[in-house]
Amino acid sequence: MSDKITITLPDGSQKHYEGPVTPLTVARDIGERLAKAAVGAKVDGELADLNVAIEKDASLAILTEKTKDGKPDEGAMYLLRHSTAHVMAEAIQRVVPGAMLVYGPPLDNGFYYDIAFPEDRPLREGDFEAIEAEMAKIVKEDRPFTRYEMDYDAGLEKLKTEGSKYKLDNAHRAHEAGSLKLSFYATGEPGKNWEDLCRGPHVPSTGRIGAFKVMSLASSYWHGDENSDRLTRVYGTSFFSKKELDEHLDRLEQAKQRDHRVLGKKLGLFHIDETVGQGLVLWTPAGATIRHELQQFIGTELTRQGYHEVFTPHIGKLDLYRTSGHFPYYADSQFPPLVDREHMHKLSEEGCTCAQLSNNLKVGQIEGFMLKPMNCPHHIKIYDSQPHSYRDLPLRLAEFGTVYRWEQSGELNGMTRVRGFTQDDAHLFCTPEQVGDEVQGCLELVKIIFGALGMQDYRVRVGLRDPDSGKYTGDAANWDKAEEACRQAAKSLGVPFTEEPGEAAFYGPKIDFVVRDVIGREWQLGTVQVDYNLPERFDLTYIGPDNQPHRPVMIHRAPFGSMERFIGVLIEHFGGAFPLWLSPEQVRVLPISEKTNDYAMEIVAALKTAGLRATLDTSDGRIQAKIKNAAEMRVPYLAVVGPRDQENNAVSIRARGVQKDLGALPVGEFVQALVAERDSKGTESVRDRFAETVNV
RNA sequence: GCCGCUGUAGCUCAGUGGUAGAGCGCACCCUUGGUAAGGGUGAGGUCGUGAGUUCAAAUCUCACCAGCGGCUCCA
Repeated sequence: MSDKITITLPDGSQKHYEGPVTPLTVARDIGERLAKAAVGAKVDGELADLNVAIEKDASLAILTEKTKDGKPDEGAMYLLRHSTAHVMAEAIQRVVPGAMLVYGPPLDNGFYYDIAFPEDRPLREGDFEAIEAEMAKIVKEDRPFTRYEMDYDAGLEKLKTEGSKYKLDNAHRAHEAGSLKLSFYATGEPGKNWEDLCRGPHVPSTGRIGAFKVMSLASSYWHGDENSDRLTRVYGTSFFSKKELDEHLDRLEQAKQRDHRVLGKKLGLFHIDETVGQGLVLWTPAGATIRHELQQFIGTELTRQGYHEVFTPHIGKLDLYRTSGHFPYYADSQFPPLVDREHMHKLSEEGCTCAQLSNNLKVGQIEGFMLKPMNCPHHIKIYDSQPHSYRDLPLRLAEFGTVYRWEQSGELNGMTRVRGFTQDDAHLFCTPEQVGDEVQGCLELVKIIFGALGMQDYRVRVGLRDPDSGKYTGDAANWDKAEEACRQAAKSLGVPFTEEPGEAAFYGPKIDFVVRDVIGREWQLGTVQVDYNLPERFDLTYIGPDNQPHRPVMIHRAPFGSMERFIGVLIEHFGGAFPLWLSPEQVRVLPISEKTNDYAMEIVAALKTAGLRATLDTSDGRIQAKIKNAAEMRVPYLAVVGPRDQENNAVSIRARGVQKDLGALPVGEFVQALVAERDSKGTESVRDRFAETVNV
């Protein structure tokens, strides 16, 4: 290795040095202002401290708070958040002596630190103020983040004397990953100030942390293992400036207003009642309207694609699920079985224990029924009720089937995670040769639906089996075939997708459509799953051209996933402002005063005759107030009618999102325009008629 | 299920160990007003449920129920 070092900067220019050099030195050579603004560096694409010694030729980028185009620099934010996590950890250890640090990484919008608190002194939200006060002190002291390294053994000794088994474990892991040395970061002077075992890198000093906030508490598990130690996860966030922090908090507040649980209440779309039960959605008239429209829409598509609609009951015998493999292996995630009267009596009167009952159910000595956790077994029995020729395939059976699953109470969430939900389900029975085309057809359907609703922001996940897990059924050759079919279908979709081992269903690989909610959580919506397993278990056959029985392949698919989750996500997608065809209330007629109430009623009647969902506001308020109320309910169109309109047999129109009167239209034209917009699902728009006034 | 937080009027939220509040909404009255809140009056609450401490509990303690954030899980 030569002593001379060449540093290549992002613009391609090069600087030459006689020996090892730090990014800070290079920054100084470029300009004192850059050196001052620098918060970190990227050396050969890796984040690094400003004062790390670069010992060989490398590319170097000096990171400042913002990139050239004025956006926050991702790398700089990473360093900032990571550094703030250290400051928070120091502050927490001051507030709660004996707190043992575990792990504190940066996140997309902040950071957290997992910490084990003494049993008699858990952290509470009431501690946040004190923590933030301590953090403010540390930031004010502007102490440098100082890195130093120790040999593994010496470092281990040091950690042992400090007594945190978690940090020791971190050290072991670093060692196993190939680190010969352990690095520590002191917030200030090593040996004198607070320090932490840490890979780094960090911003130069605590003073660079412009604004921070301790956000929330959660529990977590050590190594994410629920049988391991429980830790407390403290979330925080930080920015280079107070302004950015305020903007961030403001965004969170805005997102809250879009939350489907907030909008659902405000717009009266659904209700969950604790007397009915956790996770059981009650669809109110407005929400039911949206659901009905969506079901109509998809029903039309299904007919077009050769599906047959079926209906099946909400329960099935335990034996059905023994055959499918869902009972007893998934008993924990299902509602308890329904048992006949005789056995219920035994349970209450003869002192038969629940354990005995449960055991008898398992081994099949008692028969009972189960609320269906999925629709497939029922559909399979429909398939199996007749012999099938290869000429009949594919057979596509569709149903809006309601299923029940015992989700953990802490997992329930509005409409997006519930215990009873309706899948827009279908099962396709086909020959092995047809799998590819059928999967592809299913994906097309999802694409049509997402397209019609303007949902572009989704990702596609191809769920493959985890080679290290035994939870999967079926033979490896079939799995390979099915996985390849999914991969090919996903490719043909023309959108980016990721392959994720371990995400497959227990019976086969799948393709999922995943979207994010307003607070960034991911939800799986549409899904297409290939299944070689259930046809085997139920011994399904079709007669092939060779006049011999053959095993069909099943495809499970639900483009929405479930009506509950999909509409929950849809509420947030539209922020409650649904397109006309989905709006529970499509147009509201607002008389200027009581004098035009009668005329307004005529308008409502005309709208209703055209099949539009129209309402009338005869409340005793001024037109301004009526408009405000309608706007808050996100009504797409308002028809204001006063004496002037009555004279012309017209209505004055106001559209959602437009802050003014669009002008008047003759009643007939208005009705027609609304119908056109509704039936075109928004490709035509009433607003377009006013293009000049609206500046569209 | 786990940790923390929360639970007061239909909704959003104040509140103190000593007889329960506001705004919005609702009802009624006045107002009849042309594009995002006209005025007045009134009704409405076992302060999540159950125990405990206390002369006294909505307030303090415990248990339970439910919601929220995260973790774990998700056929």
